[in-house]
Amino acid sequence: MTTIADVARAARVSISTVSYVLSGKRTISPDTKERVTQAIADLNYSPHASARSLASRSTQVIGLQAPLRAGVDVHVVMEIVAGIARAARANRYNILLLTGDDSEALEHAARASAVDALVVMDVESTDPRIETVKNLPAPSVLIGLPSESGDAHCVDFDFEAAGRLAAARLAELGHKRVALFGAPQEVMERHTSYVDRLRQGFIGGCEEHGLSGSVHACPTSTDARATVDGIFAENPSMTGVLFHNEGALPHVAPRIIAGGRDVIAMCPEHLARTVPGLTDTIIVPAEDIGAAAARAALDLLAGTKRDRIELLPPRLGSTSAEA
Amino acid sequence: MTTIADVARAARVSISTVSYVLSGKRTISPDTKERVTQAIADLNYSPHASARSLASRSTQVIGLQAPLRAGVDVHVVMEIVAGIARAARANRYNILLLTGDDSEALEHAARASAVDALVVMDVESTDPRIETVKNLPAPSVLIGLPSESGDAHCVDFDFEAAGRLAAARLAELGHKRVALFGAPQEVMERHTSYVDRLRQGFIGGCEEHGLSGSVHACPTSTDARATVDGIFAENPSMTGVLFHNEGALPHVAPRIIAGGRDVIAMCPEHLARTVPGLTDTIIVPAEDIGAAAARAALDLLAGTKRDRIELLPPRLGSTSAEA
DNA sequence: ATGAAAGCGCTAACAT
DNA sequence: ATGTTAGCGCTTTCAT
Repeated sequence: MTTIADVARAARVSISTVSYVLSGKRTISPDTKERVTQAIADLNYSPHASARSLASRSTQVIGLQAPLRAGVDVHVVMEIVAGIARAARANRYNILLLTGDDSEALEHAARASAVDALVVMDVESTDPRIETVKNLPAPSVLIGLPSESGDAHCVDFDFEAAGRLAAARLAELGHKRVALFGAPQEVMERHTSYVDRLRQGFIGGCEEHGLSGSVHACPTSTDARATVDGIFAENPSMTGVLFHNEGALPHVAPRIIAGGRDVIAMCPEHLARTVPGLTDTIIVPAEDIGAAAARAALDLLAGTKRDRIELLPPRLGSTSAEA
Repeated sequence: MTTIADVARAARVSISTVSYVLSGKRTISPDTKERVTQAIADLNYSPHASARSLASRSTQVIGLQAPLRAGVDVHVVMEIVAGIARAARANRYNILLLTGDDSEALEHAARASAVDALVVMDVESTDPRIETVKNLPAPSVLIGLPSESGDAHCVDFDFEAAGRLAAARLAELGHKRVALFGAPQEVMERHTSYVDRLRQGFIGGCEEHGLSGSVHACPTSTDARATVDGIFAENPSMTGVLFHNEGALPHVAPRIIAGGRDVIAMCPEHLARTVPGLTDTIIVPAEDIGAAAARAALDLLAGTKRDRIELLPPRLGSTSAEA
């Protein structure tokens, strides 16, 4: 193992000079700097991460608690993680993937000074982890919008605005009776924050534009078809739909479209591209959410002042299925 | 911050005693152990990860390079990561997600002693990272089977056996003319290792069982339908299919099934469940692959002797779409 | 069964 | 502009 002492010896300078060349926290004569840089290259030296973080009290690591379980939209999770990774790397941070989805894992990482900050994904309306991170020595950012966020820092997609946007668009298209086809029953009943916010935005938007709107749970599996057929049978005047269920979308949307109805799909971009005939798409900017969360964490570390809650706005995409 | 010295003081023992209580590397009198344990609990003490790894020369961290880009099957990636995470946690390891998909990221992590071992996902047939990890101070495990694996340790799904298994099953079902519908053209042309191995196994299996078999690229998007229709139009006697393309499966498989043909799908379990009528399923045991890779890494760290290449066998699942 | 103390490889005062 | 050195919080050898 090459250490800073080896580099110092090779460059005939003191250890601290090498350290300062590395950190740039001191002005170094061009000549010295050159010798040190050369020695570092010659010896293929990398500072020992643990030694550095022990001395500097900073790990250059962000702890990430991601839901690796089923039931969440893996595409969205992956994109968010990718966004965090991208922002982290741009700032020379690495990501410690916490293997454990509970408060304990967060506590341990923070208490052990294994991370400088924490990013917690998939935060539910009322989540015990909100209380946990509040009392931790490391700053943290939640992805999701709990009902009682307290003074926690949160980043999320603006589901309410998305619901409102969809309603406005359906009104613009001339519909009178519209519906939101959303998560499976069990998710609806959990009152996951985003489910409720989307519904509120949608219903609010309908009222605003004089639409009659309703909300329906939608199973992910194949019997989604029967469910949807049933709903339309009971409500023949329902002509426009906001669809928010990635599992069911490819199975059900073509059917609704074939029935001559307008479908606005809220889903990741790649999925929208595989379903032809969608009237519009509301893209969830998953990667941006991740990047925003990482930046929030870095802001907290830097002491930059910022809003506690950052909601990323929805945007309406064109319906560009390739076929 | 609570340190080991605080604990030692509270328990009225020496620092080393606390350390030994924690590590269990020394026999401690019940009385002392009790006092130390109590003090640790009272003070809510967690050892400082960096300090520990600096002194012990071990980080308890596995570096993971995962493909966060598009084009790979995110479900599979996530499941593999989950498998690694599970095995890692079971052994008190954490995972450092390397933000960077190149050799440099691997080098840096290893050289900086930020990780004890590396797991590299999505390794292609000929991958520069194979050479990179060979010369690193940390042991590494590749997920994938490069054509020249050298003395690298590899874990992967046994795609060849899977192809063979599918052919055997199609023969058993009485088919004479069968096909493998696989990755999109561009992936086929890259000769990604698994694509070739699957093809070889399938063709080999066909020969073995006297089947006439062919291999076809399959676009992921909606024009998969046209492609597939074209193939069947040209080969009306083709009655059985091994389908290996998660993106196209939900769009195309129902159509093939409706045409009265047998479809064996090779895909993650959750996807198989959304497509009714599949004759059989070959489940890619993604989570097991991750777990196996993690265990391989831990074995290397422990010096346990093991095979360089571990291929996980395919298994035929029943066709249990819920509908 | 326990303690004392010498590192581990760095950073950041405190020198000059 | 550079060097010296006291830590950072642990593990582990060497004592007793």
